Amino acid sequence: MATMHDVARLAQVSVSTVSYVLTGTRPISQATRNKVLAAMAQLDYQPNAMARGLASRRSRILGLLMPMDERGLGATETAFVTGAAAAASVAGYHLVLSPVGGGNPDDLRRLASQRMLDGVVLMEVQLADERVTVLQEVGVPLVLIGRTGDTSTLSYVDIDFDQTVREAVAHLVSLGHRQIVYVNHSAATLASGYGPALRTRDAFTAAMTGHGLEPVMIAAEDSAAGGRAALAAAFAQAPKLTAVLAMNETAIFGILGELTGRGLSVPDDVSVVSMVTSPQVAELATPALTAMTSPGSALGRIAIEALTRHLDGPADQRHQQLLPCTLEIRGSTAAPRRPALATSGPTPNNGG
Amino acid sequence: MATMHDVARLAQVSVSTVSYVLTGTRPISQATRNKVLAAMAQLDYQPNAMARGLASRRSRILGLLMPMDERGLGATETAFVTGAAAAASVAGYHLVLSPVGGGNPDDLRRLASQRMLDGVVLMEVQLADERVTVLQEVGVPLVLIGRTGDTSTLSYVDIDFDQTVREAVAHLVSLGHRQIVYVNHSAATLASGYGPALRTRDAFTAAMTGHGLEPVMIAAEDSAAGGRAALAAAFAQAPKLTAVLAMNETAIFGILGELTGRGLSVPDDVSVVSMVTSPQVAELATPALTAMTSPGSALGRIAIEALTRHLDGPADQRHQQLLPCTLEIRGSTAAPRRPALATSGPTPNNGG
DNA sequence: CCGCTTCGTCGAAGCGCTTCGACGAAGTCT
DNA sequence: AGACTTCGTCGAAGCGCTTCGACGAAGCGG
Repeated sequence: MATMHDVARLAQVSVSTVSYVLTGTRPISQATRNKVLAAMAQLDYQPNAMARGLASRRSRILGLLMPMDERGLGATETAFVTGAAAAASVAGYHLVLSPVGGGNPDDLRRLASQRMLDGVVLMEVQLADERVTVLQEVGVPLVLIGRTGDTSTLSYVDIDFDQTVREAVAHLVSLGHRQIVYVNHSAATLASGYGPALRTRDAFTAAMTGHGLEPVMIAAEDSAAGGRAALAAAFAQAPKLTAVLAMNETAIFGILGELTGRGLSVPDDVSVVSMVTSPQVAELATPALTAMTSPGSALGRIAIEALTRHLDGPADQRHQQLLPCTLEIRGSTAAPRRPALATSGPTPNNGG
Repeated sequence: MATMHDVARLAQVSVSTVSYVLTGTRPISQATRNKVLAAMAQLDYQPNAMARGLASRRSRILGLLMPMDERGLGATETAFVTGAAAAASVAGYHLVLSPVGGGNPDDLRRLASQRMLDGVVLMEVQLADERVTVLQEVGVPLVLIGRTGDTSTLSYVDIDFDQTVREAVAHLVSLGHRQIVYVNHSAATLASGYGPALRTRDAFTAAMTGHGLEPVMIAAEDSAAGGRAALAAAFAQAPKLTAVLAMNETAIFGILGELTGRGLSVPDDVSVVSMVTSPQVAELATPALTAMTSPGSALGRIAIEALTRHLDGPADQRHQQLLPCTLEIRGSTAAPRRPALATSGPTPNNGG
């Protein structure tokens, strides 16, 4: 392993000159620069990351803290990660993912106070999130994906659930649906303060009320069985429902299964829209699901950009931004068989 | 941020003594140790990871290099990651995931030569994998998940595809199936030298031949449409097939959809077994899929243990180990409607 | 042509830690 | 009892880099 010293000797300059060539923090003549670069190439020199980090007090490593549970990561999350990694690379940082279990905030505190990470992006933030507190105490620059309850002081990037739900509902209403049921995450998830579940619940109520319709929400366990149960509950509460809106990638397969089991066809008898869903998952179902696709890659990019701007720039302003999901019409939505008393809306169509 | 110096001064000992308390590399009297520990607690001292790393020339960070593509990570992969992270933590290491795109081996070389990672676990290894070469050149201790073509010199942990396929085939044969089709990954994947696809192909041929049956394999694109096409191809090649074995978590949903589309019921008309599949995905389908569940968490743990043993122990022996998937019978397998001429086998049953 | 800034380079002082050699005190053989 | 180890501690020398202050050499306005 060649060191900077070796490069300096070979190029017949001082170590500091080599350092300036590497970092560009002071002007270096073109001739000297070339000599140094040649020496580096000849020795196959790679700077030692830890020495740089120690001396400069910045590791140029960003951490992405993601809870890894048994559910796996959807395409949305991986798009997020790749978007973030690409943005970090552009800004001259490395991105590493740390699979912190939700379990142990002490682990997190230790990791963060060891000064190995210049900044942190926190995924799957709860409305009241202990991890946020820990990280703030330690003083690590922080960007959240999702929001805590009190959004005032922190930087975050999140999905615009309000607009996403509004758009999904508008799509169904414009097709002629009037009895729309929203299948949310489980009651336990809601109770634990999971922001997306809470915010979509409120947005759904608002959107339906805005159309003069009655909002019906069902909480479903995150499993196929949960989806089946939820559909049964939905029919119990709204026997004449013609459309299901769901934000539960797992339960939705149970919903589809149960629909088929009841002899109902999608989309002719019941339309289905899946929210915050990746195209890959949407294509898994037959028919492919009309879905609100999450802006995964953009979320990741923007989060990292906000973080690096904070780290490199002098002003430590915060960045708060919402991005809506986009409607992608596939085969699971159509006009209801017997359109309810049409109040408004364009011609129903078969959404290709 | 308190430093070791501060701790030493407060405890009225030398810095080296504090270091020995921290690392346990030399004996320290109980009295001194207590003084030091008290000082650390009082100052809320956390050692600086980069200083330790620079001085000791070991970062105590292990990298898990995982390709992140648009397909997302299944529960198998996340189980792998959590198993690995837990094992690393036990051994006193941090595990970070690096989302290296398959794209750029130079990025990888840079990352690895910066001495930030004490060792590396490489996922999704190809039979001829450029990344392996790069990492070996750089001299980073390495454990593979999967195997290269030449398995002689490297440490690896992999699924025992041979036994897994044998067991899956045995299950179907014992139910009375004789016409079994194997749906593999795509032809392109096979051509690219993806080990699991190649090995299961050979294992399937061997297993079927061993039972005196004819092996039929179909390559399917990793998509629902690919699955549908594969099923059509399967029926073209083996019109009387009664069972499908698949190793393609995405295509399998297309297979199921197409089966339903043809008016065939699972498991009464056709049995389906999904290989290297997590319980979560298996439960998504209706009926839930009989599957060969991959030993994700154990794979991760064993890989990390092999790596840390190599790093901490003196002998640098290599570790090569295969783990089979375990059969979990759910609702997608049963005796065929008209069992073929029974050659052997226990009583067909309905697999709970 | 003198004082002044800017350019390009050097040497040295750390960054916060580990680790080596040394050394007095104590224990252990024989 | 003398010769060795072992124990418990210290001081100092780095690990490989960044960064600060310094300084000769140009460039330049007056």
